[in-house]
Amino acid sequence: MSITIKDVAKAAHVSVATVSRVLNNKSNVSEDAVEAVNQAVKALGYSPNFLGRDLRKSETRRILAIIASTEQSFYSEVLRGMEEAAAIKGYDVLIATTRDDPRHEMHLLGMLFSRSVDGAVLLGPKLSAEEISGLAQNHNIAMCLERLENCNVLTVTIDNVKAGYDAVNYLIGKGRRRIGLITTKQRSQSSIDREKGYKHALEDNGIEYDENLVYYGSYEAESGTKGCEALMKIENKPDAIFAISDMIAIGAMNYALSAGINIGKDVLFFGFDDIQYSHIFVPHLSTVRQPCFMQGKLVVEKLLENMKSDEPDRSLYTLPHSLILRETTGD
Amino acid sequence: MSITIKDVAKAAHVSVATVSRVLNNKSNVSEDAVEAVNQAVKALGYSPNFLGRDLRKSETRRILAIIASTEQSFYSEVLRGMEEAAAIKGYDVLIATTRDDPRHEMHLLGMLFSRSVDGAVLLGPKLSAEEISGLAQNHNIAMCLERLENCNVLTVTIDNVKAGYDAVNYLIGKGRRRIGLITTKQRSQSSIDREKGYKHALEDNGIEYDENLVYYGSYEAESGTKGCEALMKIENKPDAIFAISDMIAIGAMNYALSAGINIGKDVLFFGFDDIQYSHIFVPHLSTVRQPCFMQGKLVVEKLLENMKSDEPDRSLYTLPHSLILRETTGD
DNA sequence: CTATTATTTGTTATCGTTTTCATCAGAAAC
DNA sequence: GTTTCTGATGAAAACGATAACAAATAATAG
Repeated sequence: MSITIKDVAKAAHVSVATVSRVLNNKSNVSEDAVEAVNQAVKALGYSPNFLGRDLRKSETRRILAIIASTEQSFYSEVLRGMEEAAAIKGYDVLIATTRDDPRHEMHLLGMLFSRSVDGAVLLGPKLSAEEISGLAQNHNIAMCLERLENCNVLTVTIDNVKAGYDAVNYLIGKGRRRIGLITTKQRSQSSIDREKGYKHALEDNGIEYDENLVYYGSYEAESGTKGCEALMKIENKPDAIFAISDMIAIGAMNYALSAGINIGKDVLFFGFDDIQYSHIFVPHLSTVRQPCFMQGKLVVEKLLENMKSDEPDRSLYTLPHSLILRETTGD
Repeated sequence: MSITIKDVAKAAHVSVATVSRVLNNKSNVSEDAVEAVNQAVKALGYSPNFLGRDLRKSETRRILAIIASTEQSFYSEVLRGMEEAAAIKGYDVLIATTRDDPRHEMHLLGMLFSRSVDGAVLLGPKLSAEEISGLAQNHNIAMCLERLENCNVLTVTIDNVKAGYDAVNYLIGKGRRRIGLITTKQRSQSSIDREKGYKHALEDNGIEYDENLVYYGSYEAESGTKGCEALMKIENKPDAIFAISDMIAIGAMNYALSAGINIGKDVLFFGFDDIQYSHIFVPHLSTVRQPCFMQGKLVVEKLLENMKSDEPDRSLYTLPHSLILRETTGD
């Protein structure tokens, strides 16, 4: 049916071994043979069947990035970092989406178990810490952007507690005492950590925690809008709002704008992620930026190292974040 | 090293053939055997090596979606459609990014040539029509969202000429005669087609085309801002602006807002794509919505059909778009 | 009770590569 | 002129699964 290495061998009047050698540019092969094989390859339009190759070598030089969906444009930079690190070592990065379904996430990990890829990076996993811990014992798995409590897996992320702390602390430094928090009901570790940072910052500044100032919604912008409305209708209104994502913050600001609130003066806003829109949307949003590219790059570097080693590194790497100050904090 | 079907066979006291049969739940196998094999599989933690299986079956049941980058959140729905259609037939969808580099796009297509995937869908290819046409002769390739002139490939897209026409025609229906166009220097077929629609609409309504009303920029929002500024500074200002993407439109509106222009009254705005932000950003943007999910679904359905058939369908399928009317056109 | 069919099994070839090993020619060494 | 080394080659054995075929057993028919 389709052209195989045998056909090339026949056409070039050499053995399949020689063809293989030429294709993998090994040293021990004569000029003539190289010439003949290359000619035959071109003439026949041959391209090697990687299933055969990969089976024999038992490696695919591919790694799989598992994400919830491509919707969060925010993953884009992380993936670029992953691709860069991979390319340097001659690996490709494939992406697959879980659609927020842990069973489908497991199905995708099947590509790893069945050796269709050499390693996998989970960006915001839906599986439990136990499950992932277990799987990571025997397979090349890493996590990025999200850490999981009690999960013995190579992880690259930022310190979300500190990031939340820094953002809220900055608002306090601006003289604010009534700081609202808009977060999500669905608990990812990062949202938990950011909330923790929020509380610590209040504590360290002698501000009492007020549960009325916390709104639990979803990741949608609309949820931010609702959250802001709710917070603005309580007795002792907030004078600043920290949202655990830019999307939520932008939604929140939409309410504020429609309610005639002077953003950056009456109420300060702080977001998280520094998505593209956060510097397009007016007023420009102050936010926490995480080193997306670097996280992606590092996690793949470490993962590839692990694949060579028989003493896999299961550490947690924490990269530094930074505060981006714009109009919504009056900067 | 790792556990193979032989180990399972030994543990279950059956032959490898029986194990294979159980794994693929074939009919001709006894209860006892099924039981024994399943037990052995669980006990050993076996998972089959798909490289072996795929090699033998010469199919992977995977298709590759090749996109420029995951940045355009806009692809997300298309991919969901692709995944749905694929899942129905027992296929997985993998995603890979070209980083706008035609050579890398070719490298990724290598996964198809080397039989690591069974088919590929190009979403906004960087390769030329000739190249793709050639490759599509011998391989399962399809295109989605973008068509290519003189390209003999299965394609699913919308009628971008008509879409541009409809948008501009709507603006004209609102009494506008000076309609600006903000498009891109880098010519994708869709942008060419949308511009063509713009011109046809003017023509059909007896409005003379004025090249001063057309701004050529990039896909960035900032480019829209610049474009709007430029258009607003010409002698005979536009009373409406059609941008070939929502991102550009939002950028353009940013200028209009800062210049104190009354959007939806002084100047109408029309975008394209209906990205998530277009109904978050205030004022809400009127835009052209394309059936992303359906396009993704259809292209995979047709591609999978082609894979079975030896008379591949290389048609161009055009799905209907719709106008979403919001505040920026005074609706 | 034998003949026939149906069901369940195992043996073995096969998918397309890479790689080990043996061979063989030619060059270098003595 | 024999021996030793080198470099280039091919034959054949992997890699881990499936499938074609054959064989064995169980079930049914006569």
